[in-house]
Amino acid sequence: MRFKSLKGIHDILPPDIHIWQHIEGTARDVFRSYGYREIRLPVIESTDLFIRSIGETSDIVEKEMYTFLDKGGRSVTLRPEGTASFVRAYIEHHLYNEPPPQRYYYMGPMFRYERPQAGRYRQFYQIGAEAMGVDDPRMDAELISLLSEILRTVGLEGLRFEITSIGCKVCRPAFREALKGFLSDKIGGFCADCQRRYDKNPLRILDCKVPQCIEMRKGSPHTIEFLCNGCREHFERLRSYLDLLHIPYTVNPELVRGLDYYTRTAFEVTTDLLGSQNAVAAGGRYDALVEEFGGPSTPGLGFAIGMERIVSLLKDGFKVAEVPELVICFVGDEAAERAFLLAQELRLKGLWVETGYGDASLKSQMRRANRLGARYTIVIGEDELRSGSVDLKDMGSGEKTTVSLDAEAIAGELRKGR
RNA sequence: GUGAGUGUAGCUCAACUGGUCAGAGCACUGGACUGUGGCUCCAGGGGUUGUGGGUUCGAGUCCCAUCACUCACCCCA
Repeated sequence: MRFKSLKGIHDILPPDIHIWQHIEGTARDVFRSYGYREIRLPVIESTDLFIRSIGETSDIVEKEMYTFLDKGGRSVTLRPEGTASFVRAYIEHHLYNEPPPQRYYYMGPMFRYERPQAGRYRQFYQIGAEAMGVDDPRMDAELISLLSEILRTVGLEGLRFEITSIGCKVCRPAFREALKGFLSDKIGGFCADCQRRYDKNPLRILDCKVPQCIEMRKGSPHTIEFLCNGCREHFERLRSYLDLLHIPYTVNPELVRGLDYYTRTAFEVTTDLLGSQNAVAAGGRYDALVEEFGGPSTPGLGFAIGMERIVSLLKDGFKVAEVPELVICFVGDEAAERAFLLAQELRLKGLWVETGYGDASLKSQMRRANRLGARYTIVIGEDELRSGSVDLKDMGSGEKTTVSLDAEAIAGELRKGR
């Protein structure tokens, strides 16, 4: 084998592709009822865009970006997530001039240069949604219900919704100081990573999975205890709306997001059926990002669903093998030509029809039809050419029905049998 | 970036402590059944055992390197 796909980058083939199409199709349907429209964004952007939005000290920017120089010497990056591109486009095309909320969705590949493992790839796919222009927590609740509805319709159950509020520019500094104060005298007992996080991004210590760190941080302050009045009210109203919509959730005050642009609402959907990569979707609010990017001060929020993670959850018990309606077998050159033409005529009527191309024996043609799972077969030979009729064989029951050797008649009979 | 495991036909796997060990099943092709699939039986094609070195009379089997894949950590979708 001469060439292989790159590490962590995979082909998606049948039968898996049917699951992907199922997910994408149902997501589109649900998006439609919530008023979301599709937007297609480039997979490559200026590197600065991601640095500015995701955060210079985030892991994504520090070590996971596919960044290179183009022929003009510009630093460009394969998108590691969708929101940055979306906000760029939102401002670039003045989408804020549409009546709010402006709601968009997208689906496509993201790229992160990480060591691959179960549920984690270098090219992975997300379905993302963004809702702009409304800061009312009803929007947050609506977005979360949209997410919940997509996951439910797609066929997933037993997922956990965890939410929290991480505050805003007003309340976060106070929390940060309180947290550092709490940790200051015991930070030496934490893992090396946490000691590093203490200065860089102390909030991340709350997310550490090392048992000793989990133990030592017990009793630490939480963001939700430090929310300013505005943020607290926002969070409380969000919770009441989620209750109103009957969306079950738990408040996880230790939830931390990996991207710096989030404010207030942050949420994550997890499962324990997936091993260590347990997040299937996540999102939150980013009320400052548009303005930071030079647009008018505009609140926004969104989520992203990890496609391959829900594909693998759906994999068991998902069988939608598509099979041909009819396989046309033939014996002899004249019959071969008739079969070739008949296949064409039936395909123009929208049927999936297969026929043979070489001079395989009838037996092997039939074997192939069986292998393909064809619903029906016909055999064209000298007799059929002479009589102008064929036996339509039901491959399930073995029963034969005589019909005239004519596309119209055969199509009619096939449709009847469905 | 760190750590561990695995690499034998298209797929799933055999081959005791190094000595006909290069095999089986599935799949594929053909036949038994001159023009009708699924079951059974028979036959056939297909591998320089990831790659490169080394030890040995002799290496899928041991050693080193390298590459790939997998899993975990980190982090995330």
